[in-house]
Amino acid sequence: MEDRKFLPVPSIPDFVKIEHKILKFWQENNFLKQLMEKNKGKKKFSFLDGPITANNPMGVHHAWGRTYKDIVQRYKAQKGFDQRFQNGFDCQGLWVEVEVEKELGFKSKKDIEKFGIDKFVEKCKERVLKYSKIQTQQSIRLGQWMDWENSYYTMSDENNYTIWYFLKKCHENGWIYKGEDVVPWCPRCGTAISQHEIVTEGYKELIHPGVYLQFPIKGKERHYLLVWTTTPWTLTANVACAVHPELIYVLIKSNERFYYLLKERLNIIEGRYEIIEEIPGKKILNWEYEGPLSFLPVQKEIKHIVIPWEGVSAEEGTGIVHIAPGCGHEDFLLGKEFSLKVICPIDEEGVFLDDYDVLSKKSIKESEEIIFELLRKEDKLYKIEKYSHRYPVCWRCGVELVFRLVPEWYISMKELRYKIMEVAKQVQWIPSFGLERELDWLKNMEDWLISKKRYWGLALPIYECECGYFDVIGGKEELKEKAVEGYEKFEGHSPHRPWVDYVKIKCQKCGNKVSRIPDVGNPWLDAGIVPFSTLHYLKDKDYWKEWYPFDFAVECFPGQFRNWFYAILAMATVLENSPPVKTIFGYALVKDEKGEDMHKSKGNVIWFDEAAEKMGADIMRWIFVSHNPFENLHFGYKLGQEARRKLLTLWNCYSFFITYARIDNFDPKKKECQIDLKNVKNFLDRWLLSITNNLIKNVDYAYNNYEFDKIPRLIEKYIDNLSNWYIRRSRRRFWKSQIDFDKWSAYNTLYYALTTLVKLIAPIMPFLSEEIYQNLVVKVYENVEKSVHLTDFPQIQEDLIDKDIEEKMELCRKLVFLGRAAREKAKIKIRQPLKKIIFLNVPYKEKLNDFIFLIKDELNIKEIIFNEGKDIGKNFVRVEENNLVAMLDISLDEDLLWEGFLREFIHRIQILRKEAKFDITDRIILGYQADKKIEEILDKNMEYIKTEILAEEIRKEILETKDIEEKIEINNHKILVSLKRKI
RNA sequence: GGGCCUAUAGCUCAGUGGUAGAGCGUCCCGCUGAUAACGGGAAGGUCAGAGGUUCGAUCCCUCUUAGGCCCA
Repeated sequence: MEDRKFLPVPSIPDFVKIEHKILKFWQENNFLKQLMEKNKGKKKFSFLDGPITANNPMGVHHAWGRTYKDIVQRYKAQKGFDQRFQNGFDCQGLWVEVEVEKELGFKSKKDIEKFGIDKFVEKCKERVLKYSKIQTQQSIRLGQWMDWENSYYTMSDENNYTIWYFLKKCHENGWIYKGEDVVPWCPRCGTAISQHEIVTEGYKELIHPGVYLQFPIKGKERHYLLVWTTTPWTLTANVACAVHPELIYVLIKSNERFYYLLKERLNIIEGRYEIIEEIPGKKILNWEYEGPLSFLPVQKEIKHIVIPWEGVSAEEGTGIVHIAPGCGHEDFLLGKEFSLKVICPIDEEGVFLDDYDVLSKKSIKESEEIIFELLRKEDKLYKIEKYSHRYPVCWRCGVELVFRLVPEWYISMKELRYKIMEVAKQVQWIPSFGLERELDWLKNMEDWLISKKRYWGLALPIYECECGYFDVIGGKEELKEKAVEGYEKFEGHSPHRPWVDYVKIKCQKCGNKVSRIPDVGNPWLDAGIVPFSTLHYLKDKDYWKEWYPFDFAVECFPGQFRNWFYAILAMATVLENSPPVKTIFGYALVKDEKGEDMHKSKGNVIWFDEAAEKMGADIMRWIFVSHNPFENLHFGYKLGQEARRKLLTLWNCYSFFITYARIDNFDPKKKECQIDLKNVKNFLDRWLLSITNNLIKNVDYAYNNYEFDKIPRLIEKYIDNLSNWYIRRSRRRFWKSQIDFDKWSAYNTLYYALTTLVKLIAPIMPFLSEEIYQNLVVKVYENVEKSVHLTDFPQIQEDLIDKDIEEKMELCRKLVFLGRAAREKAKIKIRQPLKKIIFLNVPYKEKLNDFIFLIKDELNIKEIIFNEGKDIGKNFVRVEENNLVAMLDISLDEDLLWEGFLREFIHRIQILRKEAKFDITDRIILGYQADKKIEEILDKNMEYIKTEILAEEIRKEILETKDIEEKIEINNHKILVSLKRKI
């Protein structure tokens, strides 16, 4: 018959090794399948996984989010909810393209076209598959349970076609349009960078020339406008200057010339000057001036004028702003307002077009010096300074962005934004300020730029005819129906470039053959559609209805308001006008231990794999969960050490239990060992049962309300109670040799506490809890769930909660605390017994009677007196806190001293046993040599000593064969002792 | 410039309209046959600053300052 005894437990666990063992165990048993099966058909909990970009190995910050995801689903599984456990990968977009370009050593879009779009797109797919595999392995290492085979990929046909359906809906509402706008543009990637994508890392502190220009005012000889710019190349497109109509400008005379500029900006003037007059900005409006680089063909016909703009800043420049509607977003809007000409001097690689004289074919950087020279020749340059400012760069490749006029496709937010706001309000945001942030974004965001002049992404199903008419195709079937050419070449391929572009349709208006526009889609379309595509919205609406709306989603807050959260809200608003998810939970960013960003270049990045192997996944998860999710996490190995120590305490409790349960053959399934917890009498046991059930209640509440960071605090407090009070005070109950009701009571109680605790922490620390559960439960019971993660959440037993006992125990611990402080003050160690201690002002003292033994034991004091007696002289040491007073009688007599001696002696022997590496159950023979007085004392207490040190025999001689020998000295008595293990 | 968040011990952070807390770190002392643990003590705080509400404010309100995130 199989041995069903608990396995022995090492006192120092190797958490990482345990985790690998458990991983293997899980893998061999496919528990997730069993779990899903177990809860199938029950009440549903619908979790929405925000897709991780499958482009690189996972970082520590991903692990943070995935920990929450795993915890929620594990907890809901314990609670019996039916779940899908679907993970998602984000696949399409510029980020993948940029990495593949790096792999292939490409520098520009031309390289890609030369290589072949089809091959390039295949490479992108390959990369995504490669990294989704790696991320899956890493997630498994983290302990995340997901239905990995069933992960969704945003590059799937279903995902793409569902977006087509969405876009068609938008089109039917008249929201899709082609617009011209001046947008941030990456000259390397050759594409617009949408507003959504200029994230924090999208800015760099850069030094540009701060160029001061003097533009001659027409009709006023030697009068100039002083104008400032940091982008000299845009001067080729200057058509106007703007002044703030309400601010005060001055006319000054300097070097026989007259300049206009903002009064507040006079400090930029070189040399001496004299103020001629002050003049409000509005008086300067509509003046005509001679623009820069006037020999350029594009500049020939321009009538340069001064226009008003409230956005003019008094903080920098001259207060007169150079306006080039083809080269700046605000400029473009002003251009529209004042019907200015739009000049767009550069191509998509940031190179000057033909027609720009000497500048043609020059890049923006190359053009700088040439332009300065030309300006000098024209006498329009005042001075050049260096100017340092934050300037947008391409968030993927780091190249400085330019602003460029391009035709792009948009979804109008004119009506939609208000609808989305209404939907956003129906979501529960955690933290609650999430809603305000989202609304703020929605209020301020511009129309959604959905097109990108790239290769790897959603093929925008927009077919624009030369006649100006355009159509949006809503799905594969519709495409097939409308195709007039090339469908057979496309068939069998995913709806990506270049294959989808073989298909041509007929223009509904003029009948011409129409191609798809070459653009691909904004990647947030891909991620935003998943509340629909992953539930087969188009194919199986019943299934979709079963799981929609989702109950919960969790992602990193910064960024996601304008990205994923925004996208899912927008798309759900269009398709269903309903919130896609009931609760959105956000967490902050991961920084290094010093609070600085982790950067490869700084060398302070902690990689997931390294952290997992060094500190262990459970400890990482514990750190993540303990942290307030709304504050940045300063992650590092120091935190790991702290967390490890907390868990070691738990491990020690577990290992204590196992050690003695093995010695006493405690078997929780045997009748003779069992005690109904309701019949437990011992106060320590009843107290532990009570706080255990309170813990169940509080932890359940916290999980249920997504207050994850509260849980580790509750658990840590509990473990401290368990270890430093319950077990410490109960030790002797486990040690004693006789087996009685009290002993079984202790075992049953501690067993209950431990098995409950592992279930409570199982969602957070899946490995450690599994390890302990396997030994505590699976090892002894045959018909139980084979994994802790298949078990139900512990049932609270209200009748085991006893407020009264908890209160009294708390008071009791306070008294012990005071007693210790008194001993400390008197400098008398615990091993020295003392006569009595008096406590004053103790509430409900009579009820404390049952606890006196605890205080006596813990403080090693013979008598405890409540609320009687006075401070009587110097034999007492007094300590008080919060009105509670302790008075410790420190007078010692012969008996007390010898009793203290005995305890010290036993303690020394115990240390020797430990040094000799005896097992705690080993019997020994003790031999010693000492003076007569000692012999007398030891003789008198022979039996007591024997029990304490597990000696079968005590001899008044040094043993001839011995395992250890030492001279010890206590209270000036020298003793030579030797120990021998009995075999 | 606008929105949101944060400010508590050397560090990391809890917390409360009624006498300021934990962990880590430092220094002293002690306990320990479950303990790579633990306990006690000490040092260390104008709870960012200024106003207001209140019998009473670290907490609620306003402003200021600093930091974070987002937007412009």
